[in-house]
Amino acid sequence: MTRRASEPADGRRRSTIREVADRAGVSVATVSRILSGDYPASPATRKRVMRAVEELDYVANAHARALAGTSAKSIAIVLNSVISPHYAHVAQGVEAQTAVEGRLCLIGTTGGDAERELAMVKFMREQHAEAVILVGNVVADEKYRKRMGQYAHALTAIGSRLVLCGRPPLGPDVPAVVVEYDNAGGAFAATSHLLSAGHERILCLGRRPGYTTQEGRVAGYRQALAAHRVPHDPALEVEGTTMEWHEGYRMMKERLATGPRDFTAVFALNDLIAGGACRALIEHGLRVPDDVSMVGFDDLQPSLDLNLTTVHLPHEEIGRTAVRLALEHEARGGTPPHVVLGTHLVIRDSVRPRVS
Amino acid sequence: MTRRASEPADGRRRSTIREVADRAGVSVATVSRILSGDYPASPATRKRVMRAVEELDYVANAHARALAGTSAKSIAIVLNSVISPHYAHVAQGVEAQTAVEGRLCLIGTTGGDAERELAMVKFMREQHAEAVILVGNVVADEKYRKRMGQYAHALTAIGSRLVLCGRPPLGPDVPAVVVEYDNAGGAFAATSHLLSAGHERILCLGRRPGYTTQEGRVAGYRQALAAHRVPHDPALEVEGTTMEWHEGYRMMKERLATGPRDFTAVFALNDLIAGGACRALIEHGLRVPDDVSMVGFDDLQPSLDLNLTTVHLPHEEIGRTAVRLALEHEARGGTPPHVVLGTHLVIRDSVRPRVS
DNA sequence: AATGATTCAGTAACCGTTTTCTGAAACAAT
DNA sequence: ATTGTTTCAGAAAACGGTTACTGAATCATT
Repeated sequence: MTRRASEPADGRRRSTIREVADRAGVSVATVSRILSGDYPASPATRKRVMRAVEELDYVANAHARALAGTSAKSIAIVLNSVISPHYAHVAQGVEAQTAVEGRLCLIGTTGGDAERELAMVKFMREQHAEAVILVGNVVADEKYRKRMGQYAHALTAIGSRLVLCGRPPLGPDVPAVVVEYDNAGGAFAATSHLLSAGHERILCLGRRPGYTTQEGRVAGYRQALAAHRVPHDPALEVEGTTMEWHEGYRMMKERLATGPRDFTAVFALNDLIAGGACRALIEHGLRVPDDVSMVGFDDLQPSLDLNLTTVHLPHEEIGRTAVRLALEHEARGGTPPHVVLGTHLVIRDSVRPRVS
Repeated sequence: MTRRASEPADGRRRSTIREVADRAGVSVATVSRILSGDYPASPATRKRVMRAVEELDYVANAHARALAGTSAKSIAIVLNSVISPHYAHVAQGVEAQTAVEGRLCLIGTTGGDAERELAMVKFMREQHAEAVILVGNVVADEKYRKRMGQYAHALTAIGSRLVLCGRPPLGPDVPAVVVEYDNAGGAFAATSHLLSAGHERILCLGRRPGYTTQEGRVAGYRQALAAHRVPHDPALEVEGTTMEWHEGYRMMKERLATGPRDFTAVFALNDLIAGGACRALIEHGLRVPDDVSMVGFDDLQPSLDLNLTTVHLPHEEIGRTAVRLALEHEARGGTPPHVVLGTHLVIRDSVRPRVS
C-alpha cells in the first residue's frame, strides 16, 4: 500500500496495536485485553506487552476503540462564547459534573450564529455525545422553536438528548431537558430592595424585547413596581442591544445627555451593564451609591470591583444540574424534567435610602 | 447478533450508511460518495439518497469516518479553568483561528492538576489532535520540564505537536512551539509610568517565586526601578498565593493593618489583584487615584470597572498565534518557533502625579 | 457500425480496535 | 495413565465508514 496522504512528511507514524503485539511476540487480542484492564495474563506476558507499549509510545486509537464498542462516554456543551463570564461559569459546572460522572466534556462555541450552532450540534451527534447542552439567552421565535425541535428529535432518535440551559422550554411534545434561572424572581427581589429603600423612579437598563432572559428580568421589575403600588413609567425602561459593559455605558451616557436626571436608582439587567452605567454616572459627577443607587444581576466579577448589590445566580450549579438531569433522565426515561433554579440577593454597598 | 450493551433501553438506534443505501436502493459506496462532496452522481440517484438520509435522520459515525481515513482535523487546547478571564480569552483566540483554518477545537480543563493534565494530553493524543496547546502559568521546576519533555516527544512521535502558550520554553532538544508574552517588558512600562509620575515607593503586589509569569513581571518592576535609579526595597514586594481578587484584598488589607502607609503607588501583578487592593484601600478611607496611584496588568474586565491604567496583553492574539504557528510548523518542519508577543500600556485614570 | 471515451455505480479491501469463540497447555483428581 | 478443570492466548468476526479498482451503460467519433 502507498503511504497515506495524512501522514506527516517526516515519516512519523502512530504505532498500532499490531506493532505492539508483534514486538511483544503475542497476538493483538492479548495486547488489547491486557491494556483494557484486569485480564488474567501471566506476569511474563504482561511485562513483555507493557514494555513494548512503552518502547513504541503506544496510545490506542480512540476512533477505532469507539467503533469497536467500548469508549468513554462524552457530554457536549455548546455556547456562544467562552469569554462571557456567565457562560464560562456554566461551562465550568458542566465540566466539573461531567468529570464526576466519569464522562468527558466536549466544548463547542458558536459565536451566537445559528449556522454554527447547527453545525456544532451535528458534530456532537457524529461524536456520539450522550447529551448536548445548549446554553444561552435566545430569541424564542417560531424559527427558533422549530430548530430546537429538530435538534431534540434528532438527538433522541440516536439515544442522546438535548438539554436547554437558561433557555425557555419548547412545549410538551419536544423531548428536551430544561434548566432555567428564576429571572423574574431575582428581578423582583432586586427591584423590591430599591423600592424598600424609598426609590420610586428606578431606571431599568438593558431591555431587549424577544430575548427571554431580558424579558424575564423586566417582568420581575414590573411585578415589583406593581406589588409596591408604584406607577410603571415605560420611559424608565431603556432598550439595549447586547448585555455588555459598553452598552451599559452608552445607555447611561445618552440618558444623562438628553435631559434632566429623572431617576434616583438603577436596576441594571446584568453586572456588566451596571459597570458601564457606573462609569457614565461617575463621569457625570454622580456618585454610586451616594447620588444614585444601583442594583445588578449575575453576581460575577464586576460586582466585587463595584461593590455592587446584585442578584446571585448559581452559575456553576446550573451546569452541574444540567449534566445530572441529562444522565438521570437517560436512565429513567419518561417526560424530560424542567427545573427552575432559585436566586438570591447579595447585599453589598451600592444602595442608599432615598433622601426626600 | 445480540443487542449491544450500550444501546439505550428504548431500542432507539443510530442508523447506518448501510440502511441509507438499502432504502435508497443503491450501494453504500454511492451513499458515501454523494455525502462526502462533489461526486458526479445522476440527479435521480442523488435525490433518492438525500431523501433516505433525511427520512432516517442519518449522520455519519465520526469514529468510523476517522478510522477510514478522512476526518476533520482537530486542535486541542488544555487549560486550568475556563472561568479565568485570561484563559478564556486565549481559548477564544484558539477557537477562532482553529475555525479559520478549517479545523475543530477541542477544549479540556485540568483544574491545575498535573494528573489531569497528563490524562488530558493522553486523551487528545488518542483523539488524533493535530496539535495540543497547553496554556497557563506554571512552576518551571525540573519535574515540570521532564513532564513537558515527555508530552513533546510523545506528540511528535505521532506527527502531532506540543504548543506552550504563556509558558517558558523547555530547551533546544525539546520539540515544542512556544508563544509567550513579554511580561518583563510590560511590567517595565507599567512601573516606569508610575516612576515618571514621581512615585518612588511603589508597592508590588502578588509576587510568587517559582511561577514564571509572576517572576517575569517582578523582574520588569525591578528593572524599571534600576533604570530610574530608584533604590529597590524588597519590603515593598508583597508575596501572594493565587492571582485573584480576594488575594489582592487580603494583601492590601494586611499591609495597611500592620503599619503606616509607606507607599504612594501600587503595581498589581494583574487586574484582579488590583481590584481587591482597590477595595481594601477604599475601606481604609484611601481613594484611587487621589491618595494612591495604581497600575494593573492584563487589561481585562476589571480594568474597565476600575478605570485602571494597565498593561494590555493580546490575549486572543496569543491563542490565534499558537494555532497558526502550530500549523505552519507542521507544514515546514525544522526547529519549532519561539515567539514573544509585545504588550502596551493602556492609560485610564488610576495614576496621579505624586504630591511632594 | 465499430471503436474509444466518458459517466455513473458496485465490489471488496482496509482503517485499528474489541470480543466471542475456540483451543492448547498445565494442573489436579481419580 | 486417563480424564476433567483451569488458565492463558490466538483466530476471526464485527464496528461503520472510505476509496481503489472494476465494469456496464451511454455518448461521441471516425
